[in-house]
Amino acid sequence: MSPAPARTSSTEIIAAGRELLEAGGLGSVTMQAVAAQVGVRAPSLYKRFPSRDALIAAITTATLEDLGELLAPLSHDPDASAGLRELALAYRAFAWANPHAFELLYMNLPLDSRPSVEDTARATAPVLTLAERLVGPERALEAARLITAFANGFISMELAGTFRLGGDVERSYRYGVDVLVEALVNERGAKRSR
Amino acid sequence: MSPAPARTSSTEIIAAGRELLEAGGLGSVTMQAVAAQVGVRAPSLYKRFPSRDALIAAITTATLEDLGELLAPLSHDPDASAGLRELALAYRAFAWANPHAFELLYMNLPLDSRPSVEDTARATAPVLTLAERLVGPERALEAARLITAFANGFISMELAGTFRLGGDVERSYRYGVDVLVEALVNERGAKRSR
DNA sequence: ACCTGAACACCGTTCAAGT
DNA sequence: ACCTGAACACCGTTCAAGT
Repeated sequence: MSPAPARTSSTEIIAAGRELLEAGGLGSVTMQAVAAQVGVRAPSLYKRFPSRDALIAAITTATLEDLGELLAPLSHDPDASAGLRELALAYRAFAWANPHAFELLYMNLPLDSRPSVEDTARATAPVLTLAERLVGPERALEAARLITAFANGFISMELAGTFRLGGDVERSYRYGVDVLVEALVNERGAKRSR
Repeated sequence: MSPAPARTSSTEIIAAGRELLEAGGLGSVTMQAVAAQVGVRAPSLYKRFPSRDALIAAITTATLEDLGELLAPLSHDPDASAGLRELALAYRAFAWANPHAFELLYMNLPLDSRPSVEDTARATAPVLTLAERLVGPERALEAARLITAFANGFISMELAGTFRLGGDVERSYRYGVDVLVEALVNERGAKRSR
């Protein structure tokens, strides 16, 4: 008779999914495991998320929000060059703290599993802000892509275990960031040579 | 009585897997689909590959070999700087020609699905060779990681559809490569400034 | 020596039936 | 209004039985 009260919530489901993700990778985020974690059966999840892909998208968006909150303050550094270096290090630290969630951000997922353009833009705004202060509005987008691509590539290779030739990996990252930021500073205002 | 002759082969199975991979992504490389493609049933595949992961690893290794053959000649360019730029463009072209196979190369796969260290090293040797000629043996590894990380990050973001802020993406790539190579050349021999 | 059907334990997803 | 068991169509994988 009395309509059944909700026994869980979207936020609780997302939180459970994130826990499972970090604990065992994307493959262990099954509808059944998530449901068990929040105390219901798998079919009940479909009341809040139309598909597993939609749940993964929600997890990705939540991760993106955390990342945005972490990076935002760094864009206010009065020294744009130092701010960009700090941001690159904070980005890497975030990835190491949440490796599986980080993978989700740049993974080639089905369209339904991707965060919205707005959410992505909000999280990456600090990079664009600092890039613009460093090289001016005209080159800002290309500069931001340069540094983002390097950081993403480097970190994802690290996480995937691709760097197997030894050496100090952390040092390589700092080296890369330093070279990039210096190169961008030197480009400022100067005519491109080619 | 007469022992049954083989109706397929490892190389045929790998080729079928690569076709399915490019046609529909990793998810469509199922044991059943691969088996159907070569004219047997799924259980027969286990005669040549102990698991699906092992088959994926074989596909990845085959891709890596193709990539190595494509890049190797470029390492002989008398102008190391030009060679490195050409190599970066060839690398991107390869990725666009085989997007799903390319993803496999830097994807965080189960250990059983990863190509061996030797195969990886052979395919990436040209980058290391050119980097060494550009910045000397001491900085070669860091320089190679810098350019590889940028290229991988940029291309994987492209393929994943992350660049949604407009602009000329190909131009951004060339810009990035040029800035990197120039920066590395300027670093040559010069004491690091920090 | 290789191939197969049948079976098993898992998925995501749907839906009628319960409260 | 929410939750559930049962069912369906798929997976990867195993294995006894066929040739």
